[in-house]
Amino acid sequence: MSKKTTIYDIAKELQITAATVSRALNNNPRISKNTRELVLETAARMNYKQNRLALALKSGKSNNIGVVVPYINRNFFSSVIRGVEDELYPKGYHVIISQTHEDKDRELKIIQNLLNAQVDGILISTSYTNEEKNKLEPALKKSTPFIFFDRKLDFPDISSVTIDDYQGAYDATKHLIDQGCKRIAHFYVNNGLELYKNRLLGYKNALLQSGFEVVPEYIIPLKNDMEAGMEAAKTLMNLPVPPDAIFSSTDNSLLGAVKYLQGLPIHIPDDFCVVGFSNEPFTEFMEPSISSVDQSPVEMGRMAAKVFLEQMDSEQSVKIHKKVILPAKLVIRKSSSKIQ
Amino acid sequence: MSKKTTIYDIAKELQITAATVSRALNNNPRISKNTRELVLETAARMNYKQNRLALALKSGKSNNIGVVVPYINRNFFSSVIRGVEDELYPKGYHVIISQTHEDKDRELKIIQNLLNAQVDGILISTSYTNEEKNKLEPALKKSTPFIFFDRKLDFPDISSVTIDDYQGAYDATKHLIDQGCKRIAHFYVNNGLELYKNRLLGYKNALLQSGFEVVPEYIIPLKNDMEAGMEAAKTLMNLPVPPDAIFSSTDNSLLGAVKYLQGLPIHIPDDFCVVGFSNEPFTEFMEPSISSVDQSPVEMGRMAAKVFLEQMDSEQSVKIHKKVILPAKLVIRKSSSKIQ
DNA sequence: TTGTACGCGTTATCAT
DNA sequence: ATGATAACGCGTACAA
Repeated sequence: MSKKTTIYDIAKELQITAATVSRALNNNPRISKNTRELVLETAARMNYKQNRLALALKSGKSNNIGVVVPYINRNFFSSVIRGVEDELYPKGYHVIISQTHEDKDRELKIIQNLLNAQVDGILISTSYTNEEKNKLEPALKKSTPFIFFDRKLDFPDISSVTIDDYQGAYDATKHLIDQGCKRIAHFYVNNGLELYKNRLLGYKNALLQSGFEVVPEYIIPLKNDMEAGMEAAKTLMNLPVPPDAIFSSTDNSLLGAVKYLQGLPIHIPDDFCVVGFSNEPFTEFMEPSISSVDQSPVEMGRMAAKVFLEQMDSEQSVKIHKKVILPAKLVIRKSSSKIQ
Repeated sequence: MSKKTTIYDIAKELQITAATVSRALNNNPRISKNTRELVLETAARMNYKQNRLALALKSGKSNNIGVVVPYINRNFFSSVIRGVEDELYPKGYHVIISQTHEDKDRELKIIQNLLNAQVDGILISTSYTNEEKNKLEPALKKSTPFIFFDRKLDFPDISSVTIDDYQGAYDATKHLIDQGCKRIAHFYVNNGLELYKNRLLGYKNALLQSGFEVVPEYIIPLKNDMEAGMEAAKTLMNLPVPPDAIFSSTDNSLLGAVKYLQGLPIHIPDDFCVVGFSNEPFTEFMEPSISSVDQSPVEMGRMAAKVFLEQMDSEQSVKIHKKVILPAKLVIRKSSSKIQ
């Protein structure tokens, strides 16, 4: 209820200056032991709390960092944020969350907004594609450090933390080949994001390097949701020669496909194998459990935070930029375990 | 790279005062059309952005609000946050996230910290129980509005948004009775949180009001995780007269139970019915799909945000406090659909 | 060791 | 319609 006490209140109480109070509170050596203790005591008694806003304005450091994601309540993103917060909170940072809803105009506004709020850095999983990256460029040219995670853009002087999408896709496809699958289809999210292109590439190269052909009909462009996955599966199974496996670039679309396949007289994994991407929690608990490529999102968040911290430290001297690529780990479950 | 431009820079450029610039930027009527346009133009040209920190210090409003949860990356909490952000971002607020890791000391520190950062309000799902609520009391007595969501404490003058845990539990139990289940067990999370007590109460009353007895052995106290659920199921099934249904106060523990039951020659739902609580995404995709009580987390977040906004508006006049109770909706799926 | 004075960027209250 | 000045709360260079 009562007004917040400031260092001036303490100063008045003790008949000294605010400067002295400030020094006492900040362990400044230029102060007598006596007054320091007196100030500390009085501060505690008057329930003084530092106003971080004033400090921020003065120092130019808000100790806030912005995290920008499409949606918070997707396991992948919330887990990344979990990692970021775990890493940054102990260092005295607060994490400000914003969701773009995959809306690019909104994303740009959010960035401006965070910049206006004087955040010390922005960690972002963008919805922009490399083709449109120039729209984001002016904002990125500020002195505030940016770090891309998962969905990055190719800017030479901006740090990023991603997983090895190519390798993950390659491993998944190779695994299906090793299981004896002969006609492996792929769900390809065609929203222009680089990571889906990399997954497509990993899929193709795994096929080629094992002596398989890349069949265009087996590559289905779609949106990242369950309904699209059902449609895609239907399309595939109506082909003259249907595939006997799917490597999907997302778990959600694969879920739709599995639902569709379970309506057919087809047994997974004996007749048909599937592998997804993201290792969403539900893949573990489905029947059959679904193999998927894990993106270790919490780790990714921690790493993005670490890169940010390094960048802050190096601010004075030369600016450091990093392109961190985390490994993608294939988690093999029942849905692709034909051979015992 | 270049230093941020302030209203003083614009003032100097135009040979006028910062005050005039400020007026032009804020649509203050006390300014000529000419100068306003000139200022706006120059501001745009010089790429001026308002420093919200300075505004915050001056106005005493940071336009940040803190959201405190045990963990961000639990579907329930991330969905609540989703709702909060959806509601508050359009009003110009930024959402600051902190996780307590269910650590009470940490929770208290987080609150102090957010208060120091001058947040305009705190939305919190606490890990404290009503027995320990006095520890939190000093922080709550500040002028900054607090709003509890889901995990609340009983303070008469603090708002809260919860669901009707009692009713949800009652409905779930009644539903099992209607399915013909005769011996319904209950998983009870015994961490002292009020909402679990309410669920237990709903369970008991549903039984009693249908003429069933409450069998103490059928009420298993446990932690909210899968392993505990497996253990609990084992205990139950080793009883002289095992139950034929479980109403669990959490989906996670129920998941463990289902895993255990599936190792037995027992068919769900024909021999055994189960209903969970929270409607976690995986419940929908499991085989069999799991019935669960939905807590409409996004709605809860939106509502908590709305209550906060109302409270802000009413600040000047009389302080408004609200106890909002959202309905709990039982979602019936295969795991409890014995009768066709 | 302590006090004085200023600046961080903004808005609001007086004057003019 | 515009200018001058104070104030928000803090830290710090400089002076004493």
